[in-house]
Amino acid sequence: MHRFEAILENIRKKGLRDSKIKRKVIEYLLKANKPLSIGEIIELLDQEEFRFNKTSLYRETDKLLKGGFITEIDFLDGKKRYEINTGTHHHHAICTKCKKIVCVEIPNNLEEVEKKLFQDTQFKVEDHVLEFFGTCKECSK
Amino acid sequence: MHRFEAILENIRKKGLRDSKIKRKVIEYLLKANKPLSIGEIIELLDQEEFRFNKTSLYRETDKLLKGGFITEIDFLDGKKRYEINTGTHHHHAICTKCKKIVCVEIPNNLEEVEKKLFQDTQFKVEDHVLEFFGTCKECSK
DNA sequence: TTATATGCAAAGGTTTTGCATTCCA
DNA sequence: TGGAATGCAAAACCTTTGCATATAA
Repeated sequence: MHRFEAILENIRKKGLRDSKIKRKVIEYLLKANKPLSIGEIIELLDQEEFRFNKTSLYRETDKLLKGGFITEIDFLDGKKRYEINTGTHHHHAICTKCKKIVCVEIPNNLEEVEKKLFQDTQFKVEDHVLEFFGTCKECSK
Repeated sequence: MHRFEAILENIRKKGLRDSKIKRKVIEYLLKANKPLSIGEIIELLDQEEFRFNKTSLYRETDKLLKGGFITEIDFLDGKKRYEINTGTHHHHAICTKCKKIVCVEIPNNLEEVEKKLFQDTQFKVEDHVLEFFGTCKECSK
């Protein structure tokens, strides 16, 4: 699993300490392959009888976020979710029935809209959030 | 102010009761012309010495939402915001410095992306969230 | 007079803060 | 040794639930 090792190395390179919690968070996010909330990470830790304090988890996760190793996503349900920062900007389709998450790559990445917005209002877009909600194949039946 | 009256009439027509809280929420949202959170509405009520219970406010606002009179927006800061449902689908540009909000109309409304998503994965999009974050004209200086 | 609106108290859920302790570089 | 990691308790914050009372249609 060299992807894991590569991330750890980058964490060290960036001057962050390589801690147990950081390792676990990275491990779970890599394995899950979908955004996880802190609550979900705690459940996974529980299953392994790996009990960490919630506070520490929040803090270490925040360091990973600030360091750019993970990204934060909001699916409008009051929880923040995190995923490995792959560098590729992408979006998600969330099934409102089974909560399954599909990654969506968008070829036309709203550049035109953002350019027009700047021309009209001088608003300089630095980031955007785009998530789709609907029904997945299985739940449509 | 016939826009206010028109909404009230629709509320009654739809079988919802015309309550004090509903009136205030509608009034504030019309006046603010930007999405307001429950907390912000409470502040406005306070300024008028118009003290309502938080719970009632949440409940009445929810009825307005379910009835389609207002819409809910999430700016990823842990609070839900509401605005009058104009029927026109639009998005927002939020200045991360001064928190000002600009409405953004998007001509190409992602139909192509959603169609492709359905072709690829059979995921049927029912709704999407698209918000822009960045720096407004004034804060760019 | 019946359903709805409103109030009050309490709790739920996620996240944050402060302080003490442990551990690693 | 010093700064970071971790734990614990508590609080902050937004939101919801349950039950009682008042009010409007």
